[in-house]
Amino acid sequence: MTVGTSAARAQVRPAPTLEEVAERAGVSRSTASRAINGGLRVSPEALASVEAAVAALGYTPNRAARSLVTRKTDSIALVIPEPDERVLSDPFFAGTLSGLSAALQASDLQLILLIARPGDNARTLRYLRNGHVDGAVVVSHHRDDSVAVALLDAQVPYVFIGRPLSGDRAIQYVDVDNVRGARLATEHLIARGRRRIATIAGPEDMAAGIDRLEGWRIAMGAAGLADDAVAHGDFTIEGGIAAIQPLLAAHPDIDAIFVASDLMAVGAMRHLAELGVRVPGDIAIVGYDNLALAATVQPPLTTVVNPVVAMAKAAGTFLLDQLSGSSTAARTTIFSPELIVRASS
Amino acid sequence: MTVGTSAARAQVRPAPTLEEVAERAGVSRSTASRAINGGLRVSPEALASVEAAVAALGYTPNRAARSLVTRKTDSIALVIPEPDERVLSDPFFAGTLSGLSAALQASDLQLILLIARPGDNARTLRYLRNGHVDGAVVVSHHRDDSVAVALLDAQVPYVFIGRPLSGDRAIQYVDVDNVRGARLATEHLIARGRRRIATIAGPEDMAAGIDRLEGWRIAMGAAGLADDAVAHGDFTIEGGIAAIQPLLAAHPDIDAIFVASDLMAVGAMRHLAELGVRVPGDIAIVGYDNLALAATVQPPLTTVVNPVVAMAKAAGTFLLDQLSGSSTAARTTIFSPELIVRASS
DNA sequence: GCTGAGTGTGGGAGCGCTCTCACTTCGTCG
DNA sequence: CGACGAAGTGAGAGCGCTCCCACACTCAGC
Repeated sequence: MTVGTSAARAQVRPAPTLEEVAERAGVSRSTASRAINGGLRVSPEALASVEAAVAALGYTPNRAARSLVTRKTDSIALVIPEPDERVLSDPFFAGTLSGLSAALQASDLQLILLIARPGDNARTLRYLRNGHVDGAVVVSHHRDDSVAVALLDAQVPYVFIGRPLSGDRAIQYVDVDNVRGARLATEHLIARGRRRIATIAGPEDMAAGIDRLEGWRIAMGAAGLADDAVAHGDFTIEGGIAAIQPLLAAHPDIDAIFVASDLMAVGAMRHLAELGVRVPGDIAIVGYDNLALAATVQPPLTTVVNPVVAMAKAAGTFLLDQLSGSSTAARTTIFSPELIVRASS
Repeated sequence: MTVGTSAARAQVRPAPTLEEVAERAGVSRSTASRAINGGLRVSPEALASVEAAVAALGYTPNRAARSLVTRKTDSIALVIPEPDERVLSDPFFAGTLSGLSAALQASDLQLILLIARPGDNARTLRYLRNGHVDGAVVVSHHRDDSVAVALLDAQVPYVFIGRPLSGDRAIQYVDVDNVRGARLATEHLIARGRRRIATIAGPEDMAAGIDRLEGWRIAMGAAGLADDAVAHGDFTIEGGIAAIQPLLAAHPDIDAIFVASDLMAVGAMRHLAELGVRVPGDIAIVGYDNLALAATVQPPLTTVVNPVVAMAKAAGTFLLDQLSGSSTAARTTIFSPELIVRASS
């Protein structure tokens, strides 16, 4: 079966140009351009006839030509630190995409997915700094802040989602108060009468990991409780399963665990179920993130809301503000966490 | 040297242009251009000096200018039918992104995320057909094939991931043989001695939903078993919970269920666990997709591999072939499903 | 010697758009 | 009633790049 891919590319009818629109509307290219870009200083009649011509021809401005002169690309990058499927399948990432897309909805900006390649950071940086995008949203993950520095140097508007772990530089970001969220969770366990509260913390090279651990420490310290029962996981179900075992072995007396992510909490609960340990009877569990999963596991998981979608939306809005020039001041938005109490605690 | 890096201008130093590279290399703009684009018909000396100049200046070609003349954008769109967070958080989508990004790794193509807005299909179509992208990968979901038609009309190379439900048009796609996968799963249950096998099928307006149901029907028919125990779900955990209840009510004698997605299977198993029904003792369960989840639930879920990443990678590779002109023939790739037997059956 | 093809090179046109600027035509002052 | 700003318009100059073409050259063949 042969495909009738007609002879050559000559067959492709070229997209209409502004010139054609202008001619059809009976105005000059300049007037047509003005009519299309906001219609300022254009008579109502001219505007109408240009609009009619645009509709009739199905005209869309050629982005390349426009970019060439305006030096804007009408696109922003979402920079992802690694092409790992684990990152991409993270509900966190999905929420980011969703929120960002919502924020960009009204604007005409395109979202370019810039997935950094393992060894090739330079390529990503060069892409960002050479004017290919008008702005960038960076999903902060690990310790490396070279992206931020490059963005600053290149004077490309950007926002990080999640506090970056740099140090000295003033980096603009949107985040949730993870310290406070962890405190809320831990204080809740204390209020429930638990005294021997362990934590399964996140990776030590991620801000969320560090902050949630600190929040737990603060709450434990404030209540005069020991903060020695700590294990680390990688925020996944498997990580939770792996982390809880040494924790139980070293501290057989624990009566509650604050787990720094819902996925790890699910893993931990699964392991406890296998051991016949009752939740919350023997050990109460509080998770973090409030994934859809948290509401459906047995028992339903008490957790802290991580407003990912709202954060991404805020990041997008903030970026939009920067691009339109209405806000150039560095701004950092910190969302408030919220505890959702369910049956696991 | 007349490189006017005057600090008088705004602090933003403009990106170097080809002209500057040429000047520094001591050649003409034409030669510099040739040297950068493959180096054909360029003397080794000229090539070397241009490369040195590029490195020294940190030059990257201006994409807009290049696009304007070549009429290529060096970017492809990943078209997502809906901005729904449910779609984005689907592991299926994450795998798609992952595979696509892997396929595009070597090329210089950018991935543009085109998330269709609920009511605004026209906008998406217009974007696709007006030369903003060189090609498109479309995640097929629902009944609407207007995207495909638009792509065909606009002569934009494209590939669908997942068989589109159009009909007459010859649409190029990559998919897995869902009918066969469902047959494998069902035949496995039959081979295990089950006779009263129900199915929780997917949505009736999605190819995967339809095909997996058909595969179950074929296997049941071939074994002379009744194919009347059917419920539909939306491929989510909640959907599974909702679907299994009427199924159990209407067919209390069922001894196995082929569930058309792992998430629904997990939901169903959760409900069964609450009822005290043993899996696989009382009812055997087979899922579909082989998500990471499937291996970690209790009991581990027998399921059918849905090679999402490989499919997306194939789609990307296919698109790349089309773009490079090395393959213009319509091609459809169907992957083979594979049954993974675990403890749930 | 003169042709011819083959190779490297630079000049110049022009892709489709925006933006500046000069121009006309008003309405509205002094 | 002339002056003058404001509003609407069009001509033209590029943005940075690729590609076509003309122009050296070189080196074969006759």
